[in-house]
Amino acid sequence: MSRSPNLAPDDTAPQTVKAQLKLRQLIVGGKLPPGERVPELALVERLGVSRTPIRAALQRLQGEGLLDALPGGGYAVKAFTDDDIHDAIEVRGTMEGLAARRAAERNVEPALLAEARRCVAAIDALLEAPALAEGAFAGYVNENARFHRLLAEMSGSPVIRRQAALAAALPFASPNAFVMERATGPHARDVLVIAQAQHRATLDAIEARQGARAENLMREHARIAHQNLRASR
Amino acid sequence: MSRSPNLAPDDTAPQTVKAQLKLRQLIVGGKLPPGERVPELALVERLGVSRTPIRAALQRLQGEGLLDALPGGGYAVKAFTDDDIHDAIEVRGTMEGLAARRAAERNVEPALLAEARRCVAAIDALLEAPALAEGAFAGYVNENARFHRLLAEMSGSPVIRRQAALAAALPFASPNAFVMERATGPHARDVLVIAQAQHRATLDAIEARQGARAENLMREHARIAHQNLRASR
DNA sequence: AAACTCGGCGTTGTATACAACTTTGCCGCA
DNA sequence: TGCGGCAAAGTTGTATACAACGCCGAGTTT
Repeated sequence: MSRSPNLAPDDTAPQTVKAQLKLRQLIVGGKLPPGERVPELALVERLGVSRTPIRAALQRLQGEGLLDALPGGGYAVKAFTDDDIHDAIEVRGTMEGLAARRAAERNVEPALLAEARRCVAAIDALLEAPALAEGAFAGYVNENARFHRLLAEMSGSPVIRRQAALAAALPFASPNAFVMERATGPHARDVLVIAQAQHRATLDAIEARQGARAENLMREHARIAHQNLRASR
Repeated sequence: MSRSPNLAPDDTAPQTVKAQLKLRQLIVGGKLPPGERVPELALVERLGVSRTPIRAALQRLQGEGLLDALPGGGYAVKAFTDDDIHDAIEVRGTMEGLAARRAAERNVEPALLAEARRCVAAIDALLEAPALAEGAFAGYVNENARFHRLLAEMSGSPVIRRQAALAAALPFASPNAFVMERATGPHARDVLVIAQAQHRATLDAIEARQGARAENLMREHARIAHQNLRASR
């Protein structure tokens, strides 16, 4: 990880990318009140780029589901209820379940499977200590993201991969949603232990060609985020 | 149906909408060879609008999955294999299955359920004759689209509705994909009879709060499109 | 007082000029 | 002959000017 594209937009990056990243930060950071219209000119001031890349960013973020198109033109920040967040997590679990089933039903490239095993082993190492070491959560977040990426890859289908990525695009629906909120607390490690058990079981199911089992495991795996959501409210 | 937005772009419609509709027609009509780059200037000539609305249309169609973003900028027409089409149908079935399950697990508004029943009754009427009347297929396509729209509505979740719409955006993954191709032939009516049985059974399952049954029915229902795909190749 | 009209303002839609980048093909050189 | 680099063409990225649309309020009329 040489740089963190989500937090520090590269100065040499195209304006449209900078605008998209900064605008997304404004939205998820709660700077722009949900439900409210976002005038392009206001963003010209705040983001320091012209309207053209801003319009592109607005359109892309609508595609991600963070903005609603208004009837008379323009966009508004989408307002999400807890039910919406719950459903978005369910949708992601459903898509990842499909990916897992398809992986189980086909011949996954041994190299891919091996990399997933290494990913799981890396998480094992992080969870070795009874009390989590400094930065262990950050490490988990990285490896967890890698696992979910590899799973989509193992489905062998670009179409499924794309749809799964779409379902995980909403920040609070992503595999790492609410993980950091639970970094502290007495049962912080236990949650990760449970998730890791599901990771391993899913790989086992895929290797054993147990499609339904792999699917249901990933569906249930996503529901950990439901618990984290409840715990964080 | 006062007008048909897909075929005849309204002259008063904004340029960006016209561009989007015409460009989509060019792509699905096979005018633009798959895999090939689509230069904006070429579209300025063919569509008669300036680059700005064309860029908006390109971006939207990428969001629909019809275009791929090229590394150096610009877009290329996406090339779909038969496997891709198969998977896109599977993805739609999965999302509609989720919608059906959620509908079964909640209290669907009686008015919605009644409308769905009327929709099924309308299809019954169309299938009454042993040999399909003129335009019966067109009628089926309309009512079928309505049924699937109502199902997404019955899920009660805007998030699920949106994701289901996304999954059905690809023309060959839509609920009506390949239906028209099978309008003729000896077993044309039988296919619709089978689909209609699944429509009815799904509503039964939703009313009886049988979530898993409703889910599996809609998954299987989508797979009719697999058969139609095979039959049309 | 209610309703209607019209003007002004804020906002988005569209076109276009210019800048930056990417690719390509050619030429010179080792 | 092969390779490196440079120039030029083609393409997209960006900014901005102008047009069109919609909304809201002031003023007028009935």
